[in-house]
Amino acid sequence: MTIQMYNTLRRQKEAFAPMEEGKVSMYVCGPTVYNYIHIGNARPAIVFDMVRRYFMYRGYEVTYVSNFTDVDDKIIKAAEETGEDVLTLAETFIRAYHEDTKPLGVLPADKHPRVTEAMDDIIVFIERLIEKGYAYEVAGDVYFSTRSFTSYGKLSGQDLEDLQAGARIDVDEAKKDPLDFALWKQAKPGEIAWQSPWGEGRPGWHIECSAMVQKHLGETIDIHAGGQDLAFPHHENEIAQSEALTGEPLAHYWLHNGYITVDDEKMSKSLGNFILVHNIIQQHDANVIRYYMLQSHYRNPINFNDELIESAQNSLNRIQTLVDNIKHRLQESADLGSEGNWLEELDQYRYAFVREMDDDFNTPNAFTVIFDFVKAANRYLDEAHSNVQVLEGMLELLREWEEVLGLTFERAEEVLDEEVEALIEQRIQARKDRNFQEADRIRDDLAARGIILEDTAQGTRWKRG
RNA sequence: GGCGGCAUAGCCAAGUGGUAAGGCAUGGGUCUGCAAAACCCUGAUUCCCCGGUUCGAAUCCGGGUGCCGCCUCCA
Repeated sequence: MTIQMYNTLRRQKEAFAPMEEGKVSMYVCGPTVYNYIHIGNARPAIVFDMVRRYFMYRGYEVTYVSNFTDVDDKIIKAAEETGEDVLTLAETFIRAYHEDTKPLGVLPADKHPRVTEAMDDIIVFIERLIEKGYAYEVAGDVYFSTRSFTSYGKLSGQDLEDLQAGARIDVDEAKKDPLDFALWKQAKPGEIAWQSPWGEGRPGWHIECSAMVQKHLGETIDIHAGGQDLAFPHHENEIAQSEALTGEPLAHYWLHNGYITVDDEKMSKSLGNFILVHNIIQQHDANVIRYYMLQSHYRNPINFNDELIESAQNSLNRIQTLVDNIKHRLQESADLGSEGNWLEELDQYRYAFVREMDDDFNTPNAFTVIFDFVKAANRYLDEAHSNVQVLEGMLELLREWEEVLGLTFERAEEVLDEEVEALIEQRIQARKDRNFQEADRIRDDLAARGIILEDTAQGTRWKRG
């Protein structure tokens, strides 16, 4: 069994073959840190985290690198507006990125390189491109000579001549060809700048990734990923820079996630519909947001609104309730049931999950397997007796899936205060006495405090409502 | 103009040649003192439209319609 994945480079699903047996190197383009991340930034963070976790689950040793663009026009502009220092502002939002993505279940990358920490590498990279004749300097700016890289456009299927025809004419630039793009930009007076052979300036956007991939992962990596919009021009330009320099492929597999719309519209400042993760996780459980994103295939476009999140919450509840119910059964019931075929069946669900995930990380189908399992497990719980080994096997499987998907199925253990505890005891007694009026009164009282009681064959249990 | 994507039940969403998964919501039933949870039953004669290929198509081919993204350092 091999993992199949859709490779943008060849527009088809391909069997994954790592460069080094059992190892995966992955680079995911990270955010430009000039604001809190929005849900559109969260999607690649979440889906490629899932990809990473799945490789780990399948026994691969993954080296996962995701950068922060911490100096760029947008940050400079934002800093001007707030009067803050560029690097301070960037630092603020790098910290915010970690705070916002942690509840979403996104594991920290093995390395989070920053542009400002790779300046020497970037400069050397550019120097070598100039030496090899792929780049040229014009009055303090350095451009990549797009036409000198003959396979330009191979990732996005763009033809140089078509691009030429559609290209906007940049009046004020000194580029030799409209398709050339900046590797190094001369600083305007007063702007943050680094010293280089071409004077004071800062790197263009694309070169940072080429330089940081090489610095942290080497000339060629297994997987390079990012949002669909990055395929052109960002990734195309990365390929041109890196492959022009090394003559080796930058990455064997290119993965791109689909876009998110909000209420069926693109997020944009003019529409005022930017949804920041920072805010949304105050309103909804971050776990639900992640579940929502994984409920659709990572390459498909998805829409975002409150109704959809609510529906996702209900779906996730079903899985979480199963975990509650299994745990309750383990606590309250004696071990009288039989194993039946269950231990074998657990492996079948485990295998079915893997089979779906192997197919281009098909999380929607993986959830189908999970829900099939939920139904079967609930049927088992409906039986009068249960077997401890089976119940524990079920929990173990659910925990595996939690780990792979980065979701939380197991609700946090909570301790009730003594008063509530006492009321529950009183109600249990009232029911024994068949004083249902009193029992219902207590139940309503607790419900008003957000404690929902459920009477089962194995006794009364409670949950937050 | 060039490149690419999407269109499947009220909603979400798989399936890409063999006769429509799964989830949410709805309605009915079982269980329950009543609930809750759970289970059972319930829904697309049909997959945007029109042609074609095929024994057979949501799936392939041709044409059309609608929506969206990129070509503007926006994931």
